[in-house]
Amino acid sequence: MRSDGYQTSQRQAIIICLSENEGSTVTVADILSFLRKNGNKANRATVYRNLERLAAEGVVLRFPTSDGQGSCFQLARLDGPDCHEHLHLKCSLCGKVIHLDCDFMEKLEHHIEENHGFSMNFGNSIIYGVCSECRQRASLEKKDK
Amino acid sequence: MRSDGYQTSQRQAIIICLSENEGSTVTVADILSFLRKNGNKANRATVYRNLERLAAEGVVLRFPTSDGQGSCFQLARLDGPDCHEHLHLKCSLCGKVIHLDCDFMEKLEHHIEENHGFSMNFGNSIIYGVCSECRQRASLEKKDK
DNA sequence: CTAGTTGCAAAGAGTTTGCATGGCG
DNA sequence: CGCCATGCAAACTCTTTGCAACTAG
Repeated sequence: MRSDGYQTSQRQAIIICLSENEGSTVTVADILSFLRKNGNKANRATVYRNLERLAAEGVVLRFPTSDGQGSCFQLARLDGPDCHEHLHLKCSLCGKVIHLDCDFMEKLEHHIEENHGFSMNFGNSIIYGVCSECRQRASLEKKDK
Repeated sequence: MRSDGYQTSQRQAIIICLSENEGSTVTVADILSFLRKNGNKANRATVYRNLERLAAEGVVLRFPTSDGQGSCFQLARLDGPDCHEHLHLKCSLCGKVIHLDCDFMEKLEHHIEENHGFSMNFGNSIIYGVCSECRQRASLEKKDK
């Protein structure tokens, strides 16, 4: 196993925040407000440094936010399919992340390698869109008007 | 047809810059240095405002940069497959953009709709990775060491 | 003990905004 | 000549960095 460095309270709190948001991504601002709520007032720089380290270790995934002006983070799965080997879809409305870890994924990867000569980097690529729940909700709200 | 607003020299110069880089994406910094080289010293804010307008009109695509800390832009194709209806792959090394506008794309979109209940937003999603040329070059350079 | 980690403050990149001026149509 | 676009400067957001103080192992 790799050495994960010192075990500080700040680092633990950041990982707890990520764990409690497994299904979606969090921003640095999200983490900071979570920490403040829970009594651990880690410094902004500390959060950035830990996230950078965790991302380098492959423990967390780092994606661009949908507006392209910042990053959001998510704990990589520990069990089951490796998050570095499939694409992720994120709903722009509710924030939910869908792991594209089905058989089709292999076909996609293979197709893109063979026909387009391109090897994808899954760890930092994310596709934005809208999930079915939000689409339904959006169309209902439209009707309400 | 939609009204594209006034035809200013700044706007034209920005579009020329985008045209000359059809195969890849450019950042605001790229555009500014292009403009300076070509004698048109448009203001930073003007470039941002024009790009925002062009993106809203669907004339340009806006993607996050690979480090997730800024945006890069590309002219949407005028002929052939609509760029808002397929995915884009971008090589992190050479910057080349590959349009995923083959039959497989429809299968992908259909699969994701049916099996994952998700409708993708192609206009602002991009997958980073490495193209075959750069991969070969990288492995050659490794050998040289 | 001592090397890795944190906090603080300042700096740096990228982007937006308000307002007066300028120029397209 | 009216309205939209531009330039300028300031403000804002997100992120990084240098350095002294702290602390896990």
